[in-house]
Amino acid sequence: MPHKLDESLLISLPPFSKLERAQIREILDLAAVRRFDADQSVFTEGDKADRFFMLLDGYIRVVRLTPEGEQVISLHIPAGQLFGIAKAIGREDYPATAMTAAESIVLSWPTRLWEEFLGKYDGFATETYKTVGARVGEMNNRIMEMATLHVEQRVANALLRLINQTGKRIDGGIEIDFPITRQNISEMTGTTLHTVSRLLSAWQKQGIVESQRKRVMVRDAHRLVELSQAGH
Amino acid sequence: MPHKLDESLLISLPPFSKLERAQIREILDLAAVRRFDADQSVFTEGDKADRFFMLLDGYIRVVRLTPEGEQVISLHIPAGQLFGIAKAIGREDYPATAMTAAESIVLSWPTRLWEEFLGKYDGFATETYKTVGARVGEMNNRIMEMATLHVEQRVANALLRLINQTGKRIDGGIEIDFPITRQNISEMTGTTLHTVSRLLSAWQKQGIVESQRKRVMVRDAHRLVELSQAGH
DNA sequence: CTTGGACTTTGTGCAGCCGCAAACTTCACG
DNA sequence: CGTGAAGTTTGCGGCTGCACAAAGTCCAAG
Repeated sequence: MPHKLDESLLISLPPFSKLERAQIREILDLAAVRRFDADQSVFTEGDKADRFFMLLDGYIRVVRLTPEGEQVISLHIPAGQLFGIAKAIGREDYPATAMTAAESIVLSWPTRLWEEFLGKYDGFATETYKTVGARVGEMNNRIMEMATLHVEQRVANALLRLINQTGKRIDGGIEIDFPITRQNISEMTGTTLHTVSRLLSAWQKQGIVESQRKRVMVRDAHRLVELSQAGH
Repeated sequence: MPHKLDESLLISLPPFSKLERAQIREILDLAAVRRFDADQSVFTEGDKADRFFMLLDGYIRVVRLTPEGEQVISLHIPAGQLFGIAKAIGREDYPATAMTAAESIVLSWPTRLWEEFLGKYDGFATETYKTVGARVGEMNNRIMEMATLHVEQRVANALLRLINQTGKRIDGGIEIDFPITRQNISEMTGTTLHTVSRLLSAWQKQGIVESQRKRVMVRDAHRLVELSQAGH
């Protein structure tokens, strides 16, 4: 049994922000807490959706596998958001796999509580549907990007999205604060790790980014924005 | 004021299938009916979502516009489905534009009735969230496709999806039963109309498809399936 | 310190797809 | 029946991004 969790963990997060302390206490008492190392799977595509989740700390990568075994990263989820909410889109199973991108702390509740939360807690329904809406929007943007932009622009966009979502300011720029490989970036942009490697090398020479193994830092976000829009 | 609509129009459609005749009467009496010619916009991206819709007959194309003015088709909606249900994903405005792909008949209700329908009509909530889930699934598949498949495979897939959704058996094969241009297909697959034209020509020579202006018919769906999967 | 595995870099050649352009066909409309 | 607009076909050249391959670098574990 884990330690008792403090109410302040949830009170500032949108799906719970309108609730009383006592209600948050109830919710926390029903939650299971679990810590994951990086690169563990939280749930797997096709599994029966028997729980839903809240990411307290860390990062989640939502991935799908093609029939040929290639991975496609469809989404990154930052701390403070619900995920695995299959019930919100009328599904009985998880439509994708959730992996931790870094060490993470995850709360979860049995799915049977979903309806209860929706009915009982003010603002929970609205906020979770907003989350769904935001994700739909992101997916839509991904589709547009892949349909109309070139590889270089897509990679630039992916980096910009990552530093917006999860960027950490450091001395000479902004760093993506979880481990990310060229392979990962290629899975986000629908290209090969080779091409990503070449692009990052080229950008590094121009002083736009700086990267080591599993680390990427953006020195000149402005230039990157230009690259991401450049008329083909 | 339009004619009175018959209850049988809705009774077999999922979101309403669990309702009494009298309830369907209520719903119909609140609805506005409208006929659209092909290629009319029903609502536009960014507009305040003041109504939600049910497509009684015809086809809807959901499109988005890039900053450069290129269109991307993100979804086709067949008759019998709700659309423009921004509220279901917590949005106040429409995230995309809906165009008619063929002559269509559309019911609509003011958005303020959305909450009422959800609460009052059994099964309405569940079914609409399933619709959302199905659309999310489709979008996800699109992303996977664009990330991993080649143009030829994507076009094959797009045709297969179209004949599955909207195929009409005719003498020597299955025909897409609304007008569709190479341009449209290119907007669905993220390529150019030239490439689509070339592919269709090649397939026509092999007897896989047959197409005229704004019409496509698939003669040999099996071969198309092979093409859509062929390990590059 | 050594070894193996994971990750990254770089090079080379090829082809798939796009851009551009021009001609052709079909259809709607007057 | 003529005219124009919309949709389609086709050719050609070029470049981007992929496949394949090999070697280099970093890191963890023994």
